[in-house]
Amino acid sequence: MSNSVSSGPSVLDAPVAHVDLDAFFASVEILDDPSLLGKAVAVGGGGERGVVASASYEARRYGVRSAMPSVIARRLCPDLIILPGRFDRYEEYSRRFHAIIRDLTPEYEPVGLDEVFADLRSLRRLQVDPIEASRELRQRVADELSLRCGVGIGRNKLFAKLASRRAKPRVENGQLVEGPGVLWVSPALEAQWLNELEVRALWGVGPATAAKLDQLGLRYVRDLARVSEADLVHRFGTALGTMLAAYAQGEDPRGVVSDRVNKSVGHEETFASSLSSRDELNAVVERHADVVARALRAQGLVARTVTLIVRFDDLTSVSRSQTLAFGLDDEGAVSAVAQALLTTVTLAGAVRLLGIHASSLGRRDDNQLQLSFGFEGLARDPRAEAIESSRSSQVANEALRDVVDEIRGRFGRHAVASARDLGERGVEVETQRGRHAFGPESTRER
DNA sequence: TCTGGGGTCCTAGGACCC
DNA sequence: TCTGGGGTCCTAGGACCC
Repeated sequence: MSNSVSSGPSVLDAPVAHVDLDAFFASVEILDDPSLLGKAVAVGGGGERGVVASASYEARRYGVRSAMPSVIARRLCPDLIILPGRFDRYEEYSRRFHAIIRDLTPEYEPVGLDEVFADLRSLRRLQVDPIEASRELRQRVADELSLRCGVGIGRNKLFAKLASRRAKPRVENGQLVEGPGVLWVSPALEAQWLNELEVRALWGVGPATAAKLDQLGLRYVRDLARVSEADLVHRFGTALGTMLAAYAQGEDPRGVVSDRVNKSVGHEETFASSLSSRDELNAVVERHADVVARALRAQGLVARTVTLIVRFDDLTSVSRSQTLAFGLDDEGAVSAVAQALLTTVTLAGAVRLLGIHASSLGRRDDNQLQLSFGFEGLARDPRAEAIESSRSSQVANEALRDVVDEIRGRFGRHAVASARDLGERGVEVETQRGRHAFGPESTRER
């Protein structure tokens, strides 16, 4: 270990921190309902096909883990309380968490709702000790959110992430063991971890890649170091191969990216019991299109690509997608495209999941709803018809949707049952976008 | 033990343009 | 007549993250 300020790496030079909230969803539920305190609590799907998204430490003592099927979790812990999850609430906590991080540095990258990578280089310029700053951060999270978190500090994302995991409490022989809370990966620790770690611990190595590596006799990170980068690239492709080669040397070229923007919006549902009829599936498409379109509008976005995902009982999935020349944020438009895509899927078996995703996102203000031409020759093609149908729906409903969204935003989602109902008597509403009158004969007047 | 729902990124092939 | 190579976009599928 270095004992001179100038002679070696010190925590003052560590450029990356990873901050990870403990048992986030479950902790929020316990905060909102103190009667749950000290009990085995999980958030996730409670049904036959549900999985655990988050588990309290009390539940973890029984072996309950994230991503575990709820059926198994209940078997391990019969008293387990499984809650469905309130994501609006978690997002609220997440925003407050991010606000605290922002006081440390504006250069941070969220990973899901409960984790961030933070770029610490601005601290170095201010001669702030990252360990001290991290302790203060944990204190603020505890004081202001009543939540706990672990902080890992390292030379790059790889080590920062590995360290935050070890900074947190863990279950050992059914007992909860406290972690240090903040952990810096010194050069000595780096060397030790690279020697001891299994490849499965690396970011980007999941079950499939781990199994493939295992077949090659590569179970530990130190084994990877014996293989050439060219060999890894040949076997795992350019992206993964070069990453694995870098990780084996303790290198991680990924930087902290603080300005990520959403690239897709989607909604999917696994059914309690699988569906077989196209009518039922079309009804689900309409419901999902509603959710996706509303999410797009809430963010002021339109999507040029609509993707339909169908998963069958044997867990095989197929997807169909369609990219349009113009963007959509109308439920009727999204639904028309998705239903046309569904007609191209052969229903070989019962369907356990149906999803709709919207991508190729752009700002709504930039959307060009071009005039329709050139599709006449394809009029018998259901997908071409759907494009036309979605375009008219998009155009016709633009103003109407604004009104419905505004009413729902003000008075709740159930204030308006359906956009169609508005047309029966006729209404006139003042919105931020101007005054709109809707009569029984027209869908849009200005 | 049998696998959710929100996402991101990668790969490979084909179409199309220059 | 048979043929290039690079770039971009789209589609389908898969792996991975929390």
